[in-house]
Amino acid sequence: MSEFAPRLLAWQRGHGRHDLPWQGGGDPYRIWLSEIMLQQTRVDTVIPYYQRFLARFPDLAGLAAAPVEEVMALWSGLGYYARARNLHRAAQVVMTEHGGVFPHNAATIATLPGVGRSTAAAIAAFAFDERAAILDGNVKRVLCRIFGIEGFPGDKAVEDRLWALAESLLPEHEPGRYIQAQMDLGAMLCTRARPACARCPFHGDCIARRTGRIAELPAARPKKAVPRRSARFAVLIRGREVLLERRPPAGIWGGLLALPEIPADAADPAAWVRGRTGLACIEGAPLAPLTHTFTHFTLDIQPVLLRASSPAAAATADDGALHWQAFAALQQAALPAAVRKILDAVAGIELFCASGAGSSPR
DNA sequence: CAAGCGTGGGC
DNA sequence: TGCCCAAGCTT
Repeated sequence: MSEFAPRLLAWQRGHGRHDLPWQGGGDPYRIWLSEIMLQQTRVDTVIPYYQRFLARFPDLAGLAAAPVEEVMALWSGLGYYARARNLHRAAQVVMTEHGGVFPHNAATIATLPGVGRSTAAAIAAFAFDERAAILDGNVKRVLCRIFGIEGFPGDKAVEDRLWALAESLLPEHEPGRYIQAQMDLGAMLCTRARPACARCPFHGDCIARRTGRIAELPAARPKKAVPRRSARFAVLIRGREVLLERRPPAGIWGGLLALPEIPADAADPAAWVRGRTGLACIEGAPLAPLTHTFTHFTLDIQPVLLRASSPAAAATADDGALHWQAFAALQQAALPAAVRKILDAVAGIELFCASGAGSSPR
């Protein structure tokens, strides 16, 4: 392959993306934020989250000073919540260990929590014109096809080879526009399914296309059985509030506010809630079950509606993790998507009842 | 170093 | 529908 970078750069000038919200500013904070949000996440999904986050935290100092709870709330629904906690921690590291100045080279940037080799390279290239290679899903797919790289790109040996190839292809100039070009090609033309080979600048050279193996490269991830689990979530309502529980920092939905999980061996949800919170309640009408799919398991959820029988009674938390959340403030709460979905449905029912259509509101 | 970590879109 | 995986990192 001759002149890989120049050809890619020429294509990018006329056909690449030039107006994404994080492009053109040169502010390392904004570029960093975008790169973290874009990890394992599509551009279209990120854009509204990015705009909202930036409106609330226009600079790194403000982010570092904010309560982590507010950061988590802005991340609610975006997934991979360790990214939000790491982002917040990294902002504090920049303030305390780098004098509030975002580090200027990829090696130092990569020491920040949540920033690995590829993300650090992207930030350094975009913000500081550092000549550093990236290796994200787009680049892996593009390189595997054009250069006919065999094997699953997640395997260490294959990934090492791809890193070496990515480094060798780096141009001397315009590293930022070059890595943008790689991602644009992967996202716009060299897509996973039905790539637009006819418009690709490497149409004539691409080994996958020349050998009719577009669908076979890159090699698919080895299949693994996805376990199925089930859980009951308590939807305990007291007046216009619902009881939520802060998840532990590690594990699924770490650090988020979720519905308390009723242990599988608890025969009577109301009795279990009373034991857990000291609050008397009665079980309400059945709620619709739902299935939530994670990357590594499938969860069958049965929400259980419970109503506090004495509105004035206070719930006592044995570990400080319990939290009464007003329905009116759910929008600003750090909820995982599945919990938001359940509560949106319940809030709809509550509103319907309170409007006078149902039994007497209180 | 393989497993854990979310969610939604495309087909 | 079920399956794959996306601007990956951490442990």
